[in-house]
Amino acid sequence: MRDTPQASELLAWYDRHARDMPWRVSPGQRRAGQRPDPYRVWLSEVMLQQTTVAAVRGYFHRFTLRWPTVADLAAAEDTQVMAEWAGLGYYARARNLLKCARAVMADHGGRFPDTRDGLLDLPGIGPYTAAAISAIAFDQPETVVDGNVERVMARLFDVATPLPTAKAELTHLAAGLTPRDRPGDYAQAVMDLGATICTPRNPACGICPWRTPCRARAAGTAPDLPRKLPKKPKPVRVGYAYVGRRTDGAWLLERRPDSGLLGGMLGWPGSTWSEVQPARNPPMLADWQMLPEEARHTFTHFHLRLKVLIADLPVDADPNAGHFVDRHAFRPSDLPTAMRKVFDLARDAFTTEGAGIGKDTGHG
DNA sequence: GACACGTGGTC
DNA sequence: TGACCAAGTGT
Repeated sequence: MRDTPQASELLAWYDRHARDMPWRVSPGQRRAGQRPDPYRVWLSEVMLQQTTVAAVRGYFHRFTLRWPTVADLAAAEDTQVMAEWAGLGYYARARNLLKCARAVMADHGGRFPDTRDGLLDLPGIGPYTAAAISAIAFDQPETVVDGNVERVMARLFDVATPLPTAKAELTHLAAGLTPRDRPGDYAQAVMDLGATICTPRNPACGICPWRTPCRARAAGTAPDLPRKLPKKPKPVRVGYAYVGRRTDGAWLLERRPDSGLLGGMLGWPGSTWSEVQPARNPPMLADWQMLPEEARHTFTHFHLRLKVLIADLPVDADPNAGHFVDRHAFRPSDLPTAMRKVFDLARDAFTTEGAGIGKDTGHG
């Protein structure tokens, strides 16, 4: 099949407007025969899942500085990788990242498969990421379909069917445009178009390289596409979090189970989080003081309000939950954001207490 | 197909 | 302040 005029038009636009990203090889560099490092393409694609480019940049820089190759990453300690991922969210990605790196070393001789099907077998690599790595790193004519591509196709072909029902149709339409020439650049071009021109709100149709063929623009429906099924409301869950500080400055932390919310991450001991107030369950007997302010955080599917309790603990403390982390070994940046918010409140309280301010002395 | 799974930016 | 949104995958 011949490549479409739309594909050529978009590639011409990409040659002029490709965004600069540390994992990317520019169109000019590609012409000079340069290919991106599959390890960096894979790492960036996993980090970019449901995440913005701005949020990923710093993490990508730190990961590649610390683990320059897939062999380095495969040899890393789990806790080190989880700590480096802290704050980026969707922590199953980090756990699968390690599994994938180790599978590449153990089963593929340290090289990433270059086909979509080969990549699909690896942990954390689904239909989107398999197509993206295959296209971008190996220039295979695979069709990438992410949220950007769905939006661009829904508008280009004026598809009124709501997502996720429309997914199969949009994938088919996208496949019909994927060129045999420069599929890697093309994949990035459609996503760049969606990220910079064909945006969810206020699309810049006037400067779009596809403004002429775009049916939604002609129909005036572009800003309303793609349609989406209404979302469920988020319930509020509540719970307790206990921030204990030993006299020598060590903090009482706990490693969360590998599965489930914030799986594998460091956190504060505490209650379960539920829609009804759970029972208090301090990790040890102590003079726990509840802070006046709650830690608030919103996850994908619920709002969380945590009551924070703090206490000074003796040097011979023997808690029934968690373990002490030396004050020099503890970095708040190793915590997922919800837990870091708890720490921020507790740290302020410990500080004002030390200064003799705000402490409930029981005399007053 | 439905749901669990994070976070920070934007309006 | 709150709802929506972003380069999805696993179960």
